[in-house]
Amino acid sequence: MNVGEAAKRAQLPVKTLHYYEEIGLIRPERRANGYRDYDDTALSKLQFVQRARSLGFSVAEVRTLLSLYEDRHRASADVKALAEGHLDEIDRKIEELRGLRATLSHLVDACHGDDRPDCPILDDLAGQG
Amino acid sequence: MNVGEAAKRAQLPVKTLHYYEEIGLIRPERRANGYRDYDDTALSKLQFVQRARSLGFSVAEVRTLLSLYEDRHRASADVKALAEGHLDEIDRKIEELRGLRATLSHLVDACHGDDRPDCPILDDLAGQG
DNA sequence: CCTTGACCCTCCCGTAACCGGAGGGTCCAT
DNA sequence: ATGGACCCTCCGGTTACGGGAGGGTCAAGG
Repeated sequence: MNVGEAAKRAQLPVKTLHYYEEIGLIRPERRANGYRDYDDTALSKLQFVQRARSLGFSVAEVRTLLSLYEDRHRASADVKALAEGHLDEIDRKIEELRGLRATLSHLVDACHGDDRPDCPILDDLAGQG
Repeated sequence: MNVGEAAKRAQLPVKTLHYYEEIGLIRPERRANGYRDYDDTALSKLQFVQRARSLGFSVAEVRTLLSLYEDRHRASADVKALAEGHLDEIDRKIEELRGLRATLSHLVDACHGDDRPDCPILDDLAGQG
């Protein structure tokens, strides 16, 4: 199938399929006219990649996941380790955001937010706090 | 003071000060020998920027915050609105990460993680789930 | 006076994961 | 034959810098 159809079925932009081909992640066949031709295998991989990306795995991680997927003899422990690493990363990010949120939320609450000029948010940023 | 000293006091890499100058965020004076020269005002701004960035404001947002900071007549409501917008953004990201975390955590728990090859994580990514 | 090391300078390329657009070819239906 | 919907490649831009080359400057020590 053409790139447009493959993109639709994988729920990805055409540009993204171009990109995945360029970086050697998923290389479709080519027709005589130069058009990309995605077969069922390629489409499955695209969907695999789309799902992994939507779970927040980086393209580099997805590349590893794909190769693990295609290796019938890998241990599930390898996959689990990668997923756990990603989980830790997510936890780290959540914690960081929560910290930011707490600080910022304090400042926002302290700011009366009317037409007067004094503002604890700016005061804090300026180093008063 | 020289860029190295300013960087140290603002807890920012020298490269970052170069960058901030390049994008017109904070422009230091220049000495006769071409060296950047940060005065107290410039240093204060750097520290302001560093704090705002560490709270997760984008450079574009920081630019606005700086101009609000330097405008003695702005309403605190303007600042509060920007900060609240950022807070919403943070909440959105936290929610998204929590969703990812939940899904991924399920998958990781379901994967026995030994040397056998069957793996619910890959099965799910492949569309079995 | 000279050297040495720690600074400083200006380019310029690379990062992640694409998006947008220009300029031009292809295919299918009317 | 023509129009519109596809498709192609190439190039530049995005965020917020980091790394490094190639080369000037400055202050201290010999």
